[in-house]
Amino acid sequence: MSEDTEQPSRGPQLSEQVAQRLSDAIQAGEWGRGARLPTEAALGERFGISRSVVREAISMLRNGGLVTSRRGSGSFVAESPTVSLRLAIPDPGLQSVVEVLELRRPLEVEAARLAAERRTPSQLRRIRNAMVDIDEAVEAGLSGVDQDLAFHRAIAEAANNAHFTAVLDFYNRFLHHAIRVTRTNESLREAFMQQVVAEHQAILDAIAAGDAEAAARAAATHLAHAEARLRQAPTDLLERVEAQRGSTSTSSTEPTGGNSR
Amino acid sequence: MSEDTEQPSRGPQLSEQVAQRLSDAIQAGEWGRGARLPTEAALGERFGISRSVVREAISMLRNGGLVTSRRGSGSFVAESPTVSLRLAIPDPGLQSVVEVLELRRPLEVEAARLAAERRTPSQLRRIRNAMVDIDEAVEAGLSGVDQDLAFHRAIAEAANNAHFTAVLDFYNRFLHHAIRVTRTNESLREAFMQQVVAEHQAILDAIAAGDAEAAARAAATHLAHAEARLRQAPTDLLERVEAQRGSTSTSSTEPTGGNSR
DNA sequence: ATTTAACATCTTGTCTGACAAATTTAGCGC
DNA sequence: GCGCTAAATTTGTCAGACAAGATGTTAAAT
Repeated sequence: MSEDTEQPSRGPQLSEQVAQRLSDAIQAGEWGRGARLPTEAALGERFGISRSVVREAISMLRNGGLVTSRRGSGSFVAESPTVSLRLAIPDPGLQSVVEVLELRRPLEVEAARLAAERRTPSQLRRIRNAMVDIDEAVEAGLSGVDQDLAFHRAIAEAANNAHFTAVLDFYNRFLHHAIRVTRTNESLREAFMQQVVAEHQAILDAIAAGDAEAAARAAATHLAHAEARLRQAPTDLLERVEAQRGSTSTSSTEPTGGNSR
Repeated sequence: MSEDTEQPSRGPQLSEQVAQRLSDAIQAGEWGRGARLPTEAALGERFGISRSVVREAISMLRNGGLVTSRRGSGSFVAESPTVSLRLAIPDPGLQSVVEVLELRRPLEVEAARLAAERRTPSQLRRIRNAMVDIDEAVEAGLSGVDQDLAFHRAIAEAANNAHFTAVLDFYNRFLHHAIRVTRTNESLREAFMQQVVAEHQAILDAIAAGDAEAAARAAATHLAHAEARLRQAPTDLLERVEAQRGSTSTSSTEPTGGNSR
């Protein structure tokens, strides 16, 4: 008789406990995919808590991609639950950037290899266009960083495996936040640009020829050189994000982020 | 003087809008890292909403890793904001698993290479122990899957780059959810086990010897063979997660058509 | 009988007010 | 200044109410 409610042991965060227990229950299959779970009131009674806490708990699960809620209808177990990878953005430093590049390199190399094997004509065209865009941007006096990223993304897309684009986008977001490249050092750019263009061309040629190993080698070379360039001039390329720490006055000037590929 | 509150345009979800605007404000640097943001009451007045909505919005940001809240103190912008990668777990099918393995392979290969270069003595010892654990588990009649994963994880750890362990763990979670390895087919295991042990031994030897290229080659071989083994006997290794759909009420849902590839 | 429209009911979203718990701040004695 | 206590502040939780949509039922119309 007294076991109507599952006693909530008081602890660090009540709503967190409830979210955990709900998550466990879903994981255990108490409610299958897409099934509607009990109303907030019912859950509140079951766990012996108020509706507020139930709502916060469900909100957590919702943000975790485990449930979805429809107003007037109810909350439902998500059709496709998700796993998530979270990456803290530390105080930007050369070390963390290098570690990420270390991981990204084999991915881009493999993407180039797969792209050489699988690229469709239209995907090949898109890679070519991206290369042209880099030239145009550079000649227009822009940094061309965005176009450079687009070039690499086009290659990843041509690998025809969505996970490559997802992971590479993920780490590009990290790099975008972690690095602030100063207005591109003109002399640096001049010196590097020819080399970068040549390396890009080599990758493109290999992919166009369908030569997987050559594409992989070209990509490996390009990325190794890019990392070397980054290591070589770190003080010019890395800048602490201290504007974030300052006051509210810093107007939203977004210094064109990027790296030196 | 009607501009005291930023008019909330009604839309899909009020709390979501507020969360978005708060996120934007933080992103724009209105409050720097670690700074305390206004009280819930103040934010409610600012946005012209009630405290409930403010709380839900902050809850979203908190679950997104953008803010942290301390009872009695306030809510603060997180010291280290995060970027997140989410991966939906689809109806398990061979295709999605193969795509993930395709991405995991170059990572594990690179991890083996780095491990050969950087492993500490204790890390090498841990890899050895993991290999012994596999044998013991198999001899004890277990599947040894967990121990196999631990072996690969030990290698990733020996690479001394936290991103490798993070990403590989991430995809292992995906695989763990997407695949249901049936009670290991004994005959299959018997046939494969010797080969697997030999391949593991090759990786370990190369890492122990500090031969990076040999380690990479051994890992590549191992993973290629593993994928081949998976392709070869997919029906034995893949199993639909249909227990999830069963229990409560499976009315009005498509009958989960066969995704045979 | 089938379709359509109005209605009642249910569920989540939001509002309001209150109290509890924990932290921060202020005050006070010394 | 330092240590202690008390008050003020702030998030966490509770309770009740209404609004906004969605669902299901009933009645009307053809």
